[in-house]
Parts: sequence; C-alpha cells; structure tokens
Amino acid sequence: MARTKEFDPEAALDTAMRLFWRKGYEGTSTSDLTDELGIARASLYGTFGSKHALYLAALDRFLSGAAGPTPADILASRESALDSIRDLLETSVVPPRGDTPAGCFAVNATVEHGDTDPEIARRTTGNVSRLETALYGALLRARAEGELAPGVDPKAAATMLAALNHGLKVLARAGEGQSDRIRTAIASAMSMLGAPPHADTD
Amino acid sequence: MARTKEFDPEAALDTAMRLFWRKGYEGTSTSDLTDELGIARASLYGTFGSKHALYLAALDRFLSGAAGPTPADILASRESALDSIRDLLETSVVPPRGDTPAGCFAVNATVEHGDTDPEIARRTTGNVSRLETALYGALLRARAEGELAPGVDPKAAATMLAALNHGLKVLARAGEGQSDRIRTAIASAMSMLGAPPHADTD
DNA sequence: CGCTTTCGAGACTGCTCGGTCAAATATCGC
DNA sequence: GCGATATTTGACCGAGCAGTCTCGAAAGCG
Repeated sequence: MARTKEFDPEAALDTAMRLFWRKGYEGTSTSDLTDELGIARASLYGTFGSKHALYLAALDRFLSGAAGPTPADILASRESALDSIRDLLETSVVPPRGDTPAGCFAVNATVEHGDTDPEIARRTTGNVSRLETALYGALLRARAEGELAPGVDPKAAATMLAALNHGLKVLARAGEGQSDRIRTAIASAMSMLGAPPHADTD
Repeated sequence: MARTKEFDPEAALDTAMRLFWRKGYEGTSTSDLTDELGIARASLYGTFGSKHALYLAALDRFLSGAAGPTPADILASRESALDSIRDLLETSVVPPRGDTPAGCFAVNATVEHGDTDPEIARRTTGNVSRLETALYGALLRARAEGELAPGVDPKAAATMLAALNHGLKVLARAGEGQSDRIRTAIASAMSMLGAPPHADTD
C-alpha cells in the first residue's frame, strides 16, 4: 500500500504543546517546531495542517490532561474536599520540571489571545467554567462534611478560587512558584475557607 | 540649531503602550507601530532606539501610572482600608473603554516573557512586590481599625490578594470582566477578610 | 522483484520582519 | 538669508516568516 509514518504524531503533538506553552504562539516559529519535533516541514503540515491547527490541537491536548491530572481529577482525589482544593492550588505553582514549563498553557493562551481568536477563546472560557464547576462541587462537598467555614457562599467562592488559581499560575510563570511567600498565601486562602493549619504531608 | 520634532514623544509612547498591551510584544510589528503612531520608521528608531527599548519604555510608563491610578494610589484613596482593597480588585476587572484594553499590560508582559528576559522580569517582579507591600499596608490599616477578621495574617493575605488580583486581570483580558460572577467572587474575597456585605456606591 | 502509494528532506515561494541609510526638509542662532 | 544641525521620508537591507512543491526513498502488495 503505502509507506508508514516514521514519527509518532502523539509524541510530536506533546512536544509541540510544551514548545507553545513555553514560547507562546507568536514566539514559536515553524522552524522551532520542526527542529524540536525532529520532523520535516512537509511532515508537520501534512500531519497537522497548519501552525494554527497544531496550536489548537496542542491546547486541546493540554486541556484534556496531557500535562498532568486535570483540576477535576485533583479535586476528586482526596477524601477531604478542602485538602483537594489545597492540592489544586499547590500544583498550580510547581516549578518547571524536565521539559514541562512552569505556569499553565491555558492561562498563557488566554493572555496572549484575549478574546480575539474565537477558536481559542471558546477553549479557554470553557476551561474556566469547568474549573469553577469542579470547585463548586468540591466546596459543596466540603460544606456537607462540615469543613467549610460558615458564611462562605460556595458559588461565589468557587469563582474566587478559580481567579486565584489563575493568578498563581501567572506568578509561577514568572518563576515565583517555589517561594515560601506563595505557600503561605495558599495557606491563607485555605484558612479563610475554614481549613485548619496544614501540616505538610509531601 | 536644529529641526524640532513634529510629534509628541510622550503621546507616541502612550499609543505604543496601548498597542503592546493589546497585541503583545511578538504580536506587534514595527509597521503596526509606525502606522498607529503616525510616524516614520526612522523617527521611531531615532527616538526610542529599538522595538525592545520602546517596549520597556512603554512598560515603565504603564507601571508608573499612565493607564490610571497605581494600586498604591487606590489603596490609599479611601478611609476604609477594606473599601480601598475592594476598589483595587474591582478596577482590575473593568472592561476596555475607548482605546484602553482590558486586563493589565504588566500581567500580559509577565505571561509573555516569563523570566526569560531579565529587563522585563525585573520590572514585573518589582511590580508584584510593590503591590504586595501596598496590600500589606492596607491590611495593617484595616486591622488597626478593627475591620479585619481575626485570624487573617496580613502578610500572607497580602500575597494571596496580589495573586487573586493577577487572576482577575487574566479573566478581564478574556472578556469576563463585567460578569456578575466576577463581582460576587470579589465580594466573596472581601467577606472572607471581614468586610460586611457591600452596597454598591458607583 | 516491480508497481503503487505515501512519506520525508530540503529547496523554494512570496512576504513581512526589525533595522538602516541617503537624501530632502525644517528649524534655529546669527 | 545662511549655515549648521536634527528630523522626516521612503527606499532599502538581509534575515526569517508561514506555507508549498519537487523529487528521491521506503513500505506494502502482487
């Protein structure tokens, strides 16, 4: 029949994701991509169509959890809902490890494109609302378990925590992720929700 | 002696600031700049040196308050410290008006460049620490006035609010600034600090 | 093995990029 | 008005951009 592909498109997409994540859309050239993916120009265009399509595919891959557990995963992974929220905030500020950049590709995409690109805007706003919904669920769970401080409205607090999470990712991108200041800031937010002081269990 | 400039460098810098703010560094070409500023290429280079130098000058102009009152101004402009903090958060999410884009040039710069450009990183981290210091002062003032909820550590809360403020600016950039959701999220943060429910006085 | 079909490498397209230059032009003290 | 100086203009530079094309190579089938 025909010749088979010599590279793994999934692996290439993964590499492209990290490259766009690190350097942004405008800051990444097609030569950067072919160099880093180790494939030829025509292979890139034949497989992904265009730089823009590749960017969207990379963003989709990021949002579906290719760079680690999704927020919803994290928020469901602990018995204590407040503990899971703390986990979420703390994973947002992890420093870069290996070839995984600091910060968040989705936040970078939001800031770079604002609402100018509908395809991207649809993905980033969807990402925000999914995060808020997951946080809302976790807060309801916390309230049911009696963890949540009285007077905290779960809906409003979910939006607030989503915004805080975005802000933490901006600071992580700036390289401030591992500072003690940031850790105490997260602790401050958690104590406002009603969490007792946290003994680090890493 | 010599011929006088036919354009106002201050006004041109102001326009350049809004352009970089809206489109980012990589997304703004020198032709975009000359078109928008209404000056010739050589005038731009003769006056500002390079695209990079112009960007830094625009960022400095933004940080020194050319786009509105600085955070320190806002935090000092109300009798009630908590009211001034609420004002700060609410000005972070104002939608674009006129030629002023939504969001925050400094946050955009932080996300676009991370810590890769030292000149830019110095400015953005300095901006964050100034914001935190100003918030810390406001929280101390709130505590002295008895406004602050007991159990809130001013230092940690200042960092948390700075991060939240960054996150709000990301959401504003995405066009979500004027939603009721965001307003209630700010109210949620304020109530956690100890503020009574807020009757809007706009 | 030979045929067909897809793939990959790299040259190539037209275009835009950031930045420079020479010449024309305007302003000033005299 | 004249000469000196600074600015404007618009052409120009090499480089890099996103994307296309050609052509040789390789894989599956008979």
